[in-house]
Amino acid sequence: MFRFPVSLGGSRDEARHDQITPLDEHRVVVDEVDFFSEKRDRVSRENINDEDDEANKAHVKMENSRVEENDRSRDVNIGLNLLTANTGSDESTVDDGLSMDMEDKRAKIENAQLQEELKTMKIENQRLRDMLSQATTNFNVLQMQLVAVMRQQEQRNSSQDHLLATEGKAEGRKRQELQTMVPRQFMDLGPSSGPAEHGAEVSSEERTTVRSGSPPSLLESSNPRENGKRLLGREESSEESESNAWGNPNKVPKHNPSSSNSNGNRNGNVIDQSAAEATMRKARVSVRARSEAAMISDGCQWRKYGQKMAKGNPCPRAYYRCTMAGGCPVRKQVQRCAEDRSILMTTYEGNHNHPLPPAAMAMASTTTAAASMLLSGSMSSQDGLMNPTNLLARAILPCSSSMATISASAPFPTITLDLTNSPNGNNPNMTTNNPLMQFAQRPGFNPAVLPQVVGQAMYYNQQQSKFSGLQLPAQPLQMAATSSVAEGVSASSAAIASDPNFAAALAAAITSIMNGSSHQNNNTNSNNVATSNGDSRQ
DNA sequence: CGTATTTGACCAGCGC
DNA sequence: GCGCTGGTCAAATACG
Repeated sequence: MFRFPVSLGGSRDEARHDQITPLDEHRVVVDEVDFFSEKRDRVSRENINDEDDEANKAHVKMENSRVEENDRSRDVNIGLNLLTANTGSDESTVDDGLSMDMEDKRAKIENAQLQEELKTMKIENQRLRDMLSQATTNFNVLQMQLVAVMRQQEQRNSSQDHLLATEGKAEGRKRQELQTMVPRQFMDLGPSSGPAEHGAEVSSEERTTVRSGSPPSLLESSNPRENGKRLLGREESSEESESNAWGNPNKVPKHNPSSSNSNGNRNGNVIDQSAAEATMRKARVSVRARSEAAMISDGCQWRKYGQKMAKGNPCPRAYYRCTMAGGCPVRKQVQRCAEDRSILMTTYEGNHNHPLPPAAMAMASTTTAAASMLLSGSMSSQDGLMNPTNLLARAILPCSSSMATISASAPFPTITLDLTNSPNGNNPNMTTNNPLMQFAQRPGFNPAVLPQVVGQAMYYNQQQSKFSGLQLPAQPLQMAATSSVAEGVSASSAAIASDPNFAAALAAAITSIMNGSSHQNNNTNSNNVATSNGDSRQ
């Protein structure tokens, strides 16, 4: 379990060893963008040195051989075929020392070679994608194992608190409930999920009692707001039968039988799921990022369906609906910050009911996890968010209070990921001590990268959501905002994966989380997550 | 002409 | 009950 960083890198290396030599151990090659950047570099190098045609020829040949022999000892070769081809053609035109026949002949040969190389690269690209997903899966498994161990520890603590409760201390009893409830939220992976087997130790009756007895404010306060037939609308009424109906919690109980049956959950979880589902549905994930663009690119397609002037903000608020699939209930609001108009506030709500492109998935994992974290906190109480046993909370905690703000107040529980703060932020000590922030503060760091890091760190919860019987589609479901420069998520993932220290930074972040769990750091509780009771209506 | 955006109208919740 | 506000709809408009 604690070998996660090693395992992550190991799995990647293991998957690549058939084609990559150990020399690349310190290089992160999985990312496609990284590949392009290297290619660009090499192209410019070649342009500079293209005086020697023979040398260039040899270079092309060598690259081909690298592809065929999978020899990466000199460079990372992932698919710069087109650029390489361009380079080759440029060389041919530049070189005036050869006859036209020779040039044509050579060009044809090179063309054929490059086409073959292109094929190879495509295959290799696909393979790298598979490896990336495999690494993610391994990460999820490891993190679930971590949660399992943490939960065991928490149950020990819970039993101690339970003794206090039996002594008639109502306060201790309440704390016991919170501590059993919060980790359970993460461990409720369903009956067949191995690491979650510990969840069976808690009776389903207790679970139902705890969850149904959770503060109704989050659920009931939002229900009346969203019971309108309009919210669901004609186009969304059909989707509610197959997935989550956006904004109609009143119909949640109707989903439960199918959801519990389809997921094989016991009857005792019905109320759990309805509550969790309703809360999840209403949970909002807000991302603050600096951007001059009207809307940040997050890999999904959006259609603007409304614009309103919000009170207290001279900037209009735009309403977008996901158009990647008909009836997708996901919507987002985009608004500039009144105080600093360079800051773009993007709020996501709902779950996608369709597969997402890889770029969107990367960001979706972030908001899904954040929403799940919110869900776990809302299922307990405001205090639950501060509970050190909340792994997801601590997954965000390392980002410092300046980056993660949770508002569990009615009508919608909202978590805000603030990507706007610089190293000169409110908590310089904290941020600089945080490996995640250290990574975020690296020169050239793209703010869009951060949610991906966090998203990966919390990705397991997305799996948990699927396992726990929430009516979530088989694909990662939520959206997220990115970047101050409105770059695509693919660019973000490229940037982060191209960083040789990415694995180390991620490992450090996870290690930080794990250490925090074992030390029960109270400071992080008070410092890193800021809860607010402010009006979430903007 | 199909699609996306704009924008005024409408509705529901909430506070006074 | 009334007004304010947030959120959505849908006709009008713009755009490719």
